[in-house]
Amino acid sequence: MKLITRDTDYAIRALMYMAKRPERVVSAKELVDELEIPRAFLRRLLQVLSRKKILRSLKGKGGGFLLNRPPGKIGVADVIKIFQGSTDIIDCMFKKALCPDVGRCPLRREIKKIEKGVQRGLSRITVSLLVQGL
Amino acid sequence: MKLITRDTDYAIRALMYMAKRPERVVSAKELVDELEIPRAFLRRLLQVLSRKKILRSLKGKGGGFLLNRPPGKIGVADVIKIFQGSTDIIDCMFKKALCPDVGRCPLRREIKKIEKGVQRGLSRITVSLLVQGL
DNA sequence: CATAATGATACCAATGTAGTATCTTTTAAG
DNA sequence: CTTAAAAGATACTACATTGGTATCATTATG
Repeated sequence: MKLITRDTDYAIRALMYMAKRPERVVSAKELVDELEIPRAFLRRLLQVLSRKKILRSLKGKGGGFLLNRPPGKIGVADVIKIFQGSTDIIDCMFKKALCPDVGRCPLRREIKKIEKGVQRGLSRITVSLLVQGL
Repeated sequence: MKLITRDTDYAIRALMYMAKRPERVVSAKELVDELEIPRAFLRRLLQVLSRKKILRSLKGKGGGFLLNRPPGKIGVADVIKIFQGSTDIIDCMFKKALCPDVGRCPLRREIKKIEKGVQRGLSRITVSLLVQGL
């Protein structure tokens, strides 16, 4: 079971790095050097973050990336959703006769409770919390 | 993110079925018919549960499976561990320079808290809880 | 105009998930 | 004592996801 994938993990570290240097344009190259993430991989992640408006990008020489919102408004959950689709933890696998009403599937009911806890936990983690311990 | 896979889900449903019929020998065929799980798939799951001592098996005509412990002592976490390896939610992906001390990796620290919550939640779910709402 | 940057895409390999198929061994019942 | 119904063992396939690479086009700065 994997709460966060490597995409998410790398992306968050890149965001943390940028959060520590506000207003500075940070290039992919700098991030690759500092964070030791494979170049091509990180480039793709940055492009995605940029398309999703987490980052702003500046093309051309001297270009790079900037956080597009304050780090306190960038949640780990946002990043997970971008790279992993959702923060849900379960889908019902019995569509038909056995589960006429998902609300009454006892296994699903219990797991939904756990899912709520996970989502509550995730919602508290922002990039600024990670960099400042705030 | 998938808290439980189909193996686990199917296996738990089979265990629930058996828990409702204590002391009765239940054959794979009966489970296939009642639970509408693909035959070959369920057969493999039952064999694994049997090897792992969750079930007892009786070979030969009239044979089948029985719970090997009271359903209150069979946890969903046990089944997850069997089919998915562990109930952990994260591994650190930065082994080297960046994480000299995992205890100080802020992302990991936060996620560990969430993991604890998940594991606490899972530890409360047993097969008997699922069948009786007990 | 050269160069350093991002944007867009397409691709590949390894792994995990879901499911199938086949043959062997055991045992109860006729 | 034979047969048939069961489990045991094991090998295989198809597909999706994950982790990662490579290439070419576009844009901006000096």
